[in-house]
Amino acid sequence: MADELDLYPKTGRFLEGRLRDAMSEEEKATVESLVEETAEFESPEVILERGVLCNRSTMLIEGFVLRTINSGEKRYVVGVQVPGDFVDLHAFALKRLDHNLVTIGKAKVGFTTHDRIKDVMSDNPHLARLLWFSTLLDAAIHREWIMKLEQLRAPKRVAHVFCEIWQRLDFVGLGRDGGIDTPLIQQDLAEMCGTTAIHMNRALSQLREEGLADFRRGRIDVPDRKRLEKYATFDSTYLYGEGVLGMRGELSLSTP
Amino acid sequence: MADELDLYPKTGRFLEGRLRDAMSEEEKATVESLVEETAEFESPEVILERGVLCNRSTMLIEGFVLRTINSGEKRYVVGVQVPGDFVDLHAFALKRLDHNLVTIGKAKVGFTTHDRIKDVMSDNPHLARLLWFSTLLDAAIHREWIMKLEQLRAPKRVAHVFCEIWQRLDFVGLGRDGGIDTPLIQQDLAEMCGTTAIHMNRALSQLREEGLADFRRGRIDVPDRKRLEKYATFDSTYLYGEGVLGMRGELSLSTP
DNA sequence: CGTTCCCTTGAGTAGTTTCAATACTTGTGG
DNA sequence: CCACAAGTATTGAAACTACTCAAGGGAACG
Repeated sequence: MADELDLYPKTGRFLEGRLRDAMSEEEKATVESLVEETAEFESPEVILERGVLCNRSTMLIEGFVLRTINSGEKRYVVGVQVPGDFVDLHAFALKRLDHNLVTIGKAKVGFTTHDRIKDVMSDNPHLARLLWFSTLLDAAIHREWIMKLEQLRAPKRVAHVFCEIWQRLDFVGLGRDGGIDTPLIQQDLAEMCGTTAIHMNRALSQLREEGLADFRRGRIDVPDRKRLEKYATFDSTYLYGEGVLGMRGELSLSTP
Repeated sequence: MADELDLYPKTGRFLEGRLRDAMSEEEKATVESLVEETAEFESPEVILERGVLCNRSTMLIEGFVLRTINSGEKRYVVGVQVPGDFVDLHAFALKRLDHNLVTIGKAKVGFTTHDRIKDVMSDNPHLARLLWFSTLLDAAIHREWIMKLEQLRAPKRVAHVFCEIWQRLDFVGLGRDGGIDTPLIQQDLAEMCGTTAIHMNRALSQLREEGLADFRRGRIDVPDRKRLEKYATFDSTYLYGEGVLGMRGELSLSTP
């Protein structure tokens, strides 16, 4: 993992833990070369706004990004992205997004033009398929969010969010024993779970009282991960991690 | 529209109202040729089950299909598809789906092998991009569902579902004045909106009392469409209809 | 003409929102 | 170093929304 970041400092986390092994070194180099310019953000800033025409896409290198939609004075979070995510690759085909991309906390991103992606589409169908795959991962996560919003109440919803982010950070080597560190605040969690910040606070208190998870200003400590996952009915298959759905055998070209 | 179905009986509705105009006649013919075998279903049947390895994709020709996820004895609906939708095109890149595809009512579908799609990926980058686009439409719809689950209560949720399905049926020429006809039952609507069937029934009663929409065994009558859309805070831009986000000018190759 | 599926209604309980008020934390300037 | 401000987190009480359990009504199909 450290090797990947040495070799590919800007895109070394892309699809790590998922289908990165299906990429040849040449393809990894191609992806790395796609990202020309980088930018760093402090505190909440809008990377890309809903409806704005756009001809480049963004690789998240460090930090967190939220997908948000505003409606009637309020903001709703419809997705969260972690390092290694090609956060608006779908803008290549959509041209204008239906949602906003906003950073929270410090973040570092890289940009690539759609012209360069277009070249990849023409020259390397295998890599094109992997790029497509990465956008479909987001869709799979969206579906799980829908399901969990339908199924769970606030305490389990936020517990599920914790489990998902932890697993995704694990994929890219950013996990930590006993929990995770995020730039999230309770208001963000509320907007992800479709509740008010006040109710989210009570939900978090409940998780704390029951010894499931302790959220304190972005730092999430979990005494017993398995227990939290069971509580949240978290099943990671929808994240298409290596081996989970037999993905590795399907698209893999080379073994590490 | 009728012309499209005469020329392309199995895929004439694909991307109709969205980017179908961006396809050349040759590309439309290519898509039509992708679908070799067709099948018809009566009443609820599973087209594709979560986790099952699969090497073909499904075009919905007639009828409705639900995307469902089962968890703890219950079923949750995370998406609905209408004629013209390439319902599991994403299985081409994912290989196994994270959800089930089930028909409701009568449905007719066409199948295409992933080998054939692979050829398109290599031979026609422009068409590949349109196929990609169509899977991203689903993701955009997922995001709107998340947002509406977070934002709205049961009566407005189901009103929003009505508005969306109506708009999507309009795209493919299946709208009707004063409402729509679907094979949906109240239980399905409940599973889409994350409520119980009993509560959905009360929500529907409320819409009926307020003269917003009258749901009766799949038939939905709406006295005033604009009023319903306003009530549900329905904004169709996320469906990427022609012209709405200036799509037509962006990817279009020919004008009709 | 009865079974089955679908829809409807009532009453009590649990979960969530709103409004209002109070603390804690962090960073900034005096 | 302290005081203050801004952002973040916490608590209480009343009103609303949704769920569960239980029972009954209606339409379609054989």
